Amino acid sequence: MRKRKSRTKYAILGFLAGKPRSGYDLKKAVEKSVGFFWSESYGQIYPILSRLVEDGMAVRLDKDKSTGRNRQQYAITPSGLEEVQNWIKLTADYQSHRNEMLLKLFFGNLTDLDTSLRHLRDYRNHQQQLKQTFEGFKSTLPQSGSPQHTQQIFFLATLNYGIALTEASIKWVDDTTHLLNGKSNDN
Amino acid sequence: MRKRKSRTKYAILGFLAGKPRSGYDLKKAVEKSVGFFWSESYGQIYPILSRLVEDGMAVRLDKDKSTGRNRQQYAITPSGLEEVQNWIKLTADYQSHRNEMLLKLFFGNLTDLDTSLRHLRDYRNHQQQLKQTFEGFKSTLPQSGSPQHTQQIFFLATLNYGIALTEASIKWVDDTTHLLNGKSNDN
DNA sequence: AGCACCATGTAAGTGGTTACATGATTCC
DNA sequence: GGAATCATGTAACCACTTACATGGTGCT
Repeated sequence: MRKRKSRTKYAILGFLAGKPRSGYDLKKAVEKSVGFFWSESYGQIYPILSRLVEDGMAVRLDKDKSTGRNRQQYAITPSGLEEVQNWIKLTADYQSHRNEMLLKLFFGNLTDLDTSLRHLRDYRNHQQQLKQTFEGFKSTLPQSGSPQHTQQIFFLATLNYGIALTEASIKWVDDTTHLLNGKSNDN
Repeated sequence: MRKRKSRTKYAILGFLAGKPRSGYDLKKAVEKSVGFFWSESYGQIYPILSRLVEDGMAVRLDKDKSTGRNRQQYAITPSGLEEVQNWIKLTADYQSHRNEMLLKLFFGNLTDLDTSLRHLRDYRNHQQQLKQTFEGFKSTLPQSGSPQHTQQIFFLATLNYGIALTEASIKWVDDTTHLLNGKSNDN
């Protein structure tokens, strides 16, 4: 008995629970909302949408003739909704992620100091840019107390995660730069 | 022209650069040092070790007869060392990682508040445990100024990363728990 | 004797990306 | 007319994990 660990199915169902969408919409929606901690490719989305229909968890909607575009919308079914909800209640697994930058830094004794410092600098720039993206998103969110508040609060929570972690990364880069430069700060 | 993105090869070479090791040793060494941000499986290690020998980047050492154990040690060659060093100098790529916990939190409107709060609690416990592991490692490191200092400083840097990020995660959990409970803290 | 661990290796499977094919629509 | 984007789909590939097979060694 081998358990499937693909969470693409649940990501799709979760987005369909919001409103009916096409495969193309799903990809865009993932990118624009959870893009910084999740991604999906068409190579996964389209086959899985078909499988969801087979399994009765989604249905194909009639094509909208008002637009000439050849798009196929999918809607979630009660059985599909139940499936995501059950998945959400299961404890998430915390798989550790590979971090190539850290590996290169770890091998710092195989290279010159400038290279390690450059990796830190590049990483800092990247984190800084990410942080600004999150803050940009956050500034577009409606104020607390507004009608959409309950739906948006979870988005806000994930944005806060992004901001908190990028800030910590930036601080770590600065500390580590000093550490490598020999300016000990009693760390 | 398709470029290979396997970094297992470089991880192996990086460890062999320290000292000759067997496939078994490599797995253990990875787990015990960079285990929290890197992993390798035997299914990768053994075939790649053979390939490295074919490519002249590693050599098989004569078996040590002093121990009866049937182990094959591998040593890096100058060409192998050059290969890792070149790789280290290349800019790391920052692929975004999937975070299942955040996805479940993002879909919080599909479940009850208690489930979301439980995810936060579980995540906090996990991060707390990780943090303690890093701190444990850190406490075994020799003091700065000691002979091994230059080799260990990069290990220290990665441990500091682990500590900084877990601390930030824990703080975020606490803030987010308050946020979801409606105790706004002007976030 | 029996168990835990050392040690190597491989086949099959998994989850996912990439590259490509195809064609319609919108906008300049 | 032509570029950008919308839109769907699939075949090939990729990096990696899991499960399994096999046998040696050290210790009690």
